[in-house]
Amino acid sequence: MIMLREKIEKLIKDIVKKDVQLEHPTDSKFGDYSTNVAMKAKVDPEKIIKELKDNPLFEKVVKAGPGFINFFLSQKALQEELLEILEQKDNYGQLEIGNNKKVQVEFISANPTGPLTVANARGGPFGDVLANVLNKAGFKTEKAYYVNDAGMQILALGNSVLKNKESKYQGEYIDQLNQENKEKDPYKVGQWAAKKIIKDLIQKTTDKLKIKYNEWIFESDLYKSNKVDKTLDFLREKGLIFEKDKAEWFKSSKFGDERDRVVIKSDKQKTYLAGDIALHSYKFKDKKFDKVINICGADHHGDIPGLMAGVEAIGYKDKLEIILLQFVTILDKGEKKKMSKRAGLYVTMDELIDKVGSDVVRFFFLQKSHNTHLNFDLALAQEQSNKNPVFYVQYAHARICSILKKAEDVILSKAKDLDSSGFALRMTKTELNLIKKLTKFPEIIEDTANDYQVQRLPSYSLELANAFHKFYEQCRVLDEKNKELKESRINLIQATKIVLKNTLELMGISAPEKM
RNA sequence: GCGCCCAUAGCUCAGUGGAUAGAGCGCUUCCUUGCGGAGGAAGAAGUCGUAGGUUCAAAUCCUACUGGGCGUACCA
Repeated sequence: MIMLREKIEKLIKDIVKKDVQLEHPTDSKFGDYSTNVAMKAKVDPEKIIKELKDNPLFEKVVKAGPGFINFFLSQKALQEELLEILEQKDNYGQLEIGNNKKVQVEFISANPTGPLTVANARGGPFGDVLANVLNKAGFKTEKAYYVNDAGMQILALGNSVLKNKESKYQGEYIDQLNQENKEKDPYKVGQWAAKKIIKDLIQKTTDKLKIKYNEWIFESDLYKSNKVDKTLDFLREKGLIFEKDKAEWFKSSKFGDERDRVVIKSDKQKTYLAGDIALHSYKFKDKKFDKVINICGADHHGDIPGLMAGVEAIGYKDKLEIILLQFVTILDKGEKKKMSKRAGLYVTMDELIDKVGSDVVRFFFLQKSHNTHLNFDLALAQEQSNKNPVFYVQYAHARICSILKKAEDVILSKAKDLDSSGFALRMTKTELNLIKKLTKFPEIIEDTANDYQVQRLPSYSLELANAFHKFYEQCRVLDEKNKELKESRINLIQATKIVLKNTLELMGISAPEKM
């Protein structure tokens, strides 16, 4: 489908012979779309206006301010778009900009050494929704969790479960594992414990968050299948591995890294980076992803140059993108504190979900940009969850369902029998505003697929719900005296329901018919 | 020391080159005899951390500074 914005951009592009970016003016008196392209392309705005002012898409096209052209959409154009929504239903907003390219989004991937906290699970809602949006934009998307069940932290976990001198982690789950454990070798204990933690703690939490991963990739499997050795051999053949101080180094400085990195330590143990390059070889060579997006905590940013160099060395330059999520700080009685498992200062994701529900958690986290340092106050989150904006959005959906239920006796016009004459009535400003919000949906998909600013979705859902609540207040739908008006408005709220539900589904938030 | 991120309303956060800077919560006032009031309308509240610079135009880009977070391993 071609969205409204794209149609207008093309019209202008044909005139100025230059790419055009339309924007929504902050004030509606400046129209529905505006552009400063006339100034940028040094084209007389009058020329553009003259060619477009009679186009049926517009009610008027006017010159304004310092080089702006403002476009006011016609009622007809909006009604045509409304028909599009009613015809396409859940498919509305499905774009093809991804060209079916295979994309993997990897997120959370917290170490299997303990429960997910509100800090390390921050990537859950973010990654899940980003993948959903990319899918809607026409990519073939998969979601993955990489489990680091190899290496030193597994040994530390084993020692913790055994409660020996090398113990590092503690908590009820460690006590529990200690009770169940029968092994003695710390590393084996750690591997066993990691599997248990993934299954009994982490997967339980991601399930509660309604995240469905396509794949859980275990680091230990990369070792078992010799993927790590094969990847290192590949690098060795390319002359990118050298020995120094009894360790083996990857020549990452050749690819823009500030220094080289160890891949095999002097004790012959492989480092995290060795596994990580093998992981990406698996992603690109074996699974043939065209693009991989990793979402990880900001504390990992020091590892990026090494990994990027590795990905380039195995032949997949520029195919990996990394999004860093900034840290979550806990607000405890107004005081900022760093989350710390040792100090017992952390809030588990499970605890939060149990207190406020998955819908609230997802909305709350989605609203924040990935590079915002998030201040989190559990007490406040609980207190405010009853007033959480997510209910405002869900309430709009429930209200529509309620009206539609009451209207069941009305013979609804089938979308396919309609043309825009089905809405030939003169619509009120409130109704037109609602349609304008609806037509913004595909734009949200496109923009978010391009810049990954996922917080656009909750913010859009609020705008849309607000436009509907205003409409509800001012326009009675079930008007018994005016059958045409009633039908027109029923169609309008059906379209609203479609887009609201679509938006909520992308966010992984339920769209209740009753509340 | 060097590198990355951040600083916007009382609080939590959007806005990242355009027109009078927005939302939710909190605060003040009004709207229920009409499809769900978990709603609607109106209002108070901001030197966009500070100082320079670029630009017709800066919260947004550049530089310096201040304050905070993170990183800088043969840990992951």
